[in-house]
Amino acid sequence: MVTLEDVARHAGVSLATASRVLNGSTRQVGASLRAKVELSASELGYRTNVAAQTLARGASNVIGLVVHDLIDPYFAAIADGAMRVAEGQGLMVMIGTTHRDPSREIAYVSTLNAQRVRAVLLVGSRVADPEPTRRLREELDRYRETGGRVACVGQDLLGTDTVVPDNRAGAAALARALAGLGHRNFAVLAGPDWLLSPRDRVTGFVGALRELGLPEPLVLYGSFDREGGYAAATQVTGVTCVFAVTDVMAVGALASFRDRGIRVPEDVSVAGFDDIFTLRDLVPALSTVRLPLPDMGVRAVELAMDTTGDGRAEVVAGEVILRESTRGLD
Amino acid sequence: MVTLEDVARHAGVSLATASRVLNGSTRQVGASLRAKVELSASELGYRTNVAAQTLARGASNVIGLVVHDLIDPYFAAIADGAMRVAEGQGLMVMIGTTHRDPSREIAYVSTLNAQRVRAVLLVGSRVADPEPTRRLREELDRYRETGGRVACVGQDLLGTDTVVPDNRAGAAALARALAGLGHRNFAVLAGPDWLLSPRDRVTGFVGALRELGLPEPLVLYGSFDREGGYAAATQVTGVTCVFAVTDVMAVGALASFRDRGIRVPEDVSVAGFDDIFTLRDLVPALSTVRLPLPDMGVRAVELAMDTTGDGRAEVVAGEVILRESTRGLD
DNA sequence: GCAGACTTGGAAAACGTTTTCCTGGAGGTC
DNA sequence: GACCTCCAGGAAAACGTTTTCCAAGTCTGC
Repeated sequence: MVTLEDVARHAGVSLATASRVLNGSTRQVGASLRAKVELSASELGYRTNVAAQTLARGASNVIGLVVHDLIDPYFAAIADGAMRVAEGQGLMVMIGTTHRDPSREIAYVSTLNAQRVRAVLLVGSRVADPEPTRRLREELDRYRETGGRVACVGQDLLGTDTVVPDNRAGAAALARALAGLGHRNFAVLAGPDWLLSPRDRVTGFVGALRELGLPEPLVLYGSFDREGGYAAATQVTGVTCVFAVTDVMAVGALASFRDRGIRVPEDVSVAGFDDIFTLRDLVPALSTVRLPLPDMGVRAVELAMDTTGDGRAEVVAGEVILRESTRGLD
Repeated sequence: MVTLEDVARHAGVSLATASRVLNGSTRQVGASLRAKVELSASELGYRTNVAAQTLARGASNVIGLVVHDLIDPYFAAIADGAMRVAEGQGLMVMIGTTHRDPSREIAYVSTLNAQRVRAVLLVGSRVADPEPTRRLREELDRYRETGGRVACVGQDLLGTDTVVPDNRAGAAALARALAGLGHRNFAVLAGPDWLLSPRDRVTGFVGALRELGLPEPLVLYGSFDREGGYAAATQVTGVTCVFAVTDVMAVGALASFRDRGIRVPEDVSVAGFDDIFTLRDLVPALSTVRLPLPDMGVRAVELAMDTTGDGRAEVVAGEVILRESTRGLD
């Protein structure tokens, strides 16, 4: 293992000079010494020991990213956006997946704190239970006290910079659009009640229907994935339109209807939420509420790295997009 | 920032004892001192400084994962498998995405070497050009000389432990299965020629057709994604069956045919490769060659962490799965 | 030529751990 | 009771950088 000292000795200069040449200091180094050091470094195959560098500098070049599930294209899209900016700024990204377990989220923050990462990004819905949220916040505060930066994508519950998708307003707008097509009887395929994002979407959707004076929709709970959508959809009956709180759940619903011989959109309309890129070739094309997922990831990194503020909340609106999976009743 | 020394002083013990209590040593510490240290640590909110720990220990608890593209479900699936094992072994995962640029791959290996990660996983097709492969190998060798472990998923070209999907045999088996359905005139939607995986799949497919004495297929090149599949498919004419070297490209082909009013499978059969989980609700359901993606990620981590061997190649076979997108000609 | 202001290079003190020795005492054996 | 072995605890030397001082030039302006 070749160290900076080896390089310095080989080049006949001091440790300080070698350090200044190789690891970007503000100080100038004379051209001839600089050349000697660079030559030695490449001859010996020197690689900076980042652990030592981090220790000496007191700051690392890593950011931590905590998501629920990498296979879920929702998180993959946000992570992709985040990673692109990070790369642009010379940062490495350390990823943890919680599989929706709040205690794993807390454990990851603790681990990332130990790693002294520059910033941690918490992506994904908060939970309804205040207890894990309180403990998470405690852990985050400990991290932030020592200069750590935090940004979230989700609900603004942690006192950090947050990118907040406007789930409620998006779902409400979708409800109005669907009502505009003439639908009056709805079913909502809701995610688990203890997750805030699906809950907000349900609230927004139901609230809008109420304001329009339409009948209460049938609300069916299921897990927050394709299977949950499938299972919930099997219980749907007597409605003309189904809102799944997630595109991924909507895919399950579509499959369920297909298996039952129910045609979409002829027999029932289906809409989702998120506008997942990978699903844009679905037949019929899914009506949904578009969220600018990669941008949200980008924004989160930018907020985290911008030390001029804190606790900012940036609301991002969803855009209703009606495609083939919903049709008008006339 | 509270250090181990603070904890030791607060507990009235030496640094050594505090270290032994808090960071898992083999040495015993008396119960009363142990309790004091643990109490102090939690009262002060101590968090290990991993950089210092890594420096002192000379080994980190991080593994590096380099993939082409996180949004591509192929890589997401492998990464997911890898992350699950890593978590189980208390390892953090650092991810880099190359977007298929070989030089970025090399740069990442260098960076991960600097981080002194325990192991590097290189996931994704190698390229045909030997030059970047040579430089990558050089960089890997430098890393391995100092004790770094490497595992790849893809072609066995780097002298490392490798999980090798049998692209050629899988594609050949698919060709035979499709010929068995009565197809004689094929088109192949090939990925870029400079990537080895798509190339192997084309070779295997074409070779099998030749062995069967069938006419040469029409080979159309396109980019390695949905758009590439779409574009290539627009040029398809006069065949009864299309093989896209990737499920993702097959999705593009399906969309293209739909836009042109060509029915699948009535007018033309379509098959892909990979069996991407997220795409299993496609209509029509895609015939494909299944690769056990998450398992491949798991295996790669296991190989990397198993220091009893090196340079091992583990071939994983693909399984032909015929679904609705292909039909027999009778 | 000379005082002052920059510049360039080096010595050495951090940074926060782990781990190797030491030391002293407790327990066992004859 | 003397000897040996074992074990818990501590002092201090790593680990590989960065960075703060210092010293010694080299300019600039007069």
